[in-house]
Amino acid sequence: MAQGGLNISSGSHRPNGKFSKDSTKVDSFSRRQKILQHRKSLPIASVERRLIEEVRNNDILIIVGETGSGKTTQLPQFLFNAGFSRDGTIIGVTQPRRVAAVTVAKRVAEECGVEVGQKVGYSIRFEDVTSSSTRIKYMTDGLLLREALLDPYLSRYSVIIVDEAHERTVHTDVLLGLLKNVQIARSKSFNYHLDNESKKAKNGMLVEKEKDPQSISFLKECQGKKFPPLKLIIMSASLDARIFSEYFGGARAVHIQGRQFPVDIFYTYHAEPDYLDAALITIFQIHMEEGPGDILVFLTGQEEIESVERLVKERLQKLPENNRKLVIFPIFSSLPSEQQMRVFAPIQAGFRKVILATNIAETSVTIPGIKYVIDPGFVKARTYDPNKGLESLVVVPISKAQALQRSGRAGREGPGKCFRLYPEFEFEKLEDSTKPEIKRCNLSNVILQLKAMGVDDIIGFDFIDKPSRSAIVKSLEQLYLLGALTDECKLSDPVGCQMARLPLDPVYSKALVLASEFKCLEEMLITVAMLSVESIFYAPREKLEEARTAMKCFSSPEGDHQTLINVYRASDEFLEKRKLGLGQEKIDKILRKWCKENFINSRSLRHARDVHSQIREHVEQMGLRLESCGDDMLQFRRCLAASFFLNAAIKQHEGTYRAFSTGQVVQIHPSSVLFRTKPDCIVFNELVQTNHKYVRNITRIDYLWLTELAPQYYAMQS
DNA sequence: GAGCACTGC
Repeated sequence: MAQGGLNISSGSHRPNGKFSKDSTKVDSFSRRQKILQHRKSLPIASVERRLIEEVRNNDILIIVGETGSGKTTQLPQFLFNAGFSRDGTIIGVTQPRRVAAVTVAKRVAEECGVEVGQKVGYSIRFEDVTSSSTRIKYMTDGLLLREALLDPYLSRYSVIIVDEAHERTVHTDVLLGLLKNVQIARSKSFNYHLDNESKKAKNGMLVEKEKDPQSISFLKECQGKKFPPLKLIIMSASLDARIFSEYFGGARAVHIQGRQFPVDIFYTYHAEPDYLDAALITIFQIHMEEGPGDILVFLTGQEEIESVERLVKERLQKLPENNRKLVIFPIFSSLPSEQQMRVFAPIQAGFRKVILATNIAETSVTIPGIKYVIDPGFVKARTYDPNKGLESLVVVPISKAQALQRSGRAGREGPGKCFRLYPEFEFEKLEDSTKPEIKRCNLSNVILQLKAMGVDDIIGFDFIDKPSRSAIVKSLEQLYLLGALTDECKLSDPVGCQMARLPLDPVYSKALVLASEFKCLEEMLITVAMLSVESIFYAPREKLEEARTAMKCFSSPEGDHQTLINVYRASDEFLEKRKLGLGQEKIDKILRKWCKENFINSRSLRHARDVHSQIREHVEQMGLRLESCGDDMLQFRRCLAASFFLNAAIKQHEGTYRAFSTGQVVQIHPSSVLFRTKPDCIVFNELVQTNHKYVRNITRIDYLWLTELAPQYYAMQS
């Protein structure tokens, strides 16, 4: 867990007092001493030499590092000191999450006694803190994938460390497949040159003998260029090293001890019919009977969290005054960050925190002070049905690995206890690990990226876990219908190439390409930026009415797309009037205030603005015309219809809709501005199954536009 | 009448 890096810093706490010049010096000296001491005390420190030897002797190494081993912060420094980044090459370390990349890089820069961005830097979307002198670079795995589009051999890197590989995000899985190929190609290019200098005749053999078609395509380009071999290190926190080792042809795996306090696990005797009630009882049992220490409860979503919060508060009122020293903190991703941060603030002495969390607290956020974990054993997970294009959010049992991860949250600072609200035999029945994301998501983007990197045979691509054939075929079909692929299933030029360059869902990339023809690129740019982020509107339960009124100011009778544009433009207008002469921090501050007044999630809007400026640069570079359709909303809606024709639906009796492409019966999501209007024909962006099949982000269109604008699809249908 | 978690040159 990269949070090893996060937690390390809590060990060397710096008092917030004032220092005179001298004491600052002393402080920084003693701080450096402390860092050194800390580094030496990490479990990984004692095996530095051995690890370096292993890396020298093996081009691929699997490292199983338990929580708290220090692998994420220390190994790159060991490699640097051992000379692995000679000749200006870089040691790259990938992380699945932005926060981890940033915090670990900052920590390592401090340990090295340098400014972050110099020898040690990080690069994440929207934020590149590296320079020509950067030798240890932390980054998100998705970002390295994007880099591979420009530099398929990742030629600047001498070592790439893939951290948290056990999480098996789509990005990690695709990256592993790619790195496997890059490594083969680079070592061959190297050997090719060696061979070439002695015996020139040999080079043809290498190509012919190679079985892996991807490597052949890489190798072809590789000829004439010489790359030093690439060292690959896969780091995983779980014990499934076997999977990675087998994938990399029996690669060597080493194990590094962690430093984690023991956590006692308790199970219930019987299955609990109502886990919320069981959680409630357990909270109070711990509160009344156990020693000091905060409680972390894993729940599946906002609704559960809010209802447990209410129940705890009610029950608390029935307790005697001196037993009421319990403070509740909800935390989930869509909660505004100010409210998320509350969980970290110290509370009055003698009080106990109860943190009600979604699985945001499993890996993304590390909350200090947790001694007790309550784990009902469920998670709300997204699954994807490629045939129906249907996403579902369903509550499912967690995996053993997840249960382990959750209980580990109690042992960060001292011995802890974990209460699993199910019997032990139920635990035994759980899956070992969570299904890799690549087996349960829409593959269109992955395929587009691979095609752009010259991987044409997707079904034959060497994934660590192959997605189902039907999922691949379905996505290929979608890309073909969007015009990104030719009849021969190759990336089309220019449309497919343009789409691959944009860091967006392929459907949104296509919408931009079309919008430049429809002369409404300005509007579409705002739309796809807003659609690419989490929900823009924020409606807390207690202020639902106010939030609704606020939303009305922006809402458009045409639909949600125009509504999102209205929000974006309103925020822009508000800023334009005030931002003159203000620094970025002040601008952020007044924008947050505006968001709060208008019940807008400021994190989402901020994100959308970042996406907007990034994509604008891309489309300008691509030479697309950034025009506005002005008041001609008809033009814009026609463009939406042309772009999202695969997601069109027509009204049936009783206000339900039938999706053209799959025939599914769907309903308009209650958050849509068209929820009450129920127009005859719509296009939508998302189809999600919760209690019903809901479509979200909707615009009303004319049915006839579909046959006119997407005849390749609708001529056959009608 | 309702939103798990991440992420992108």
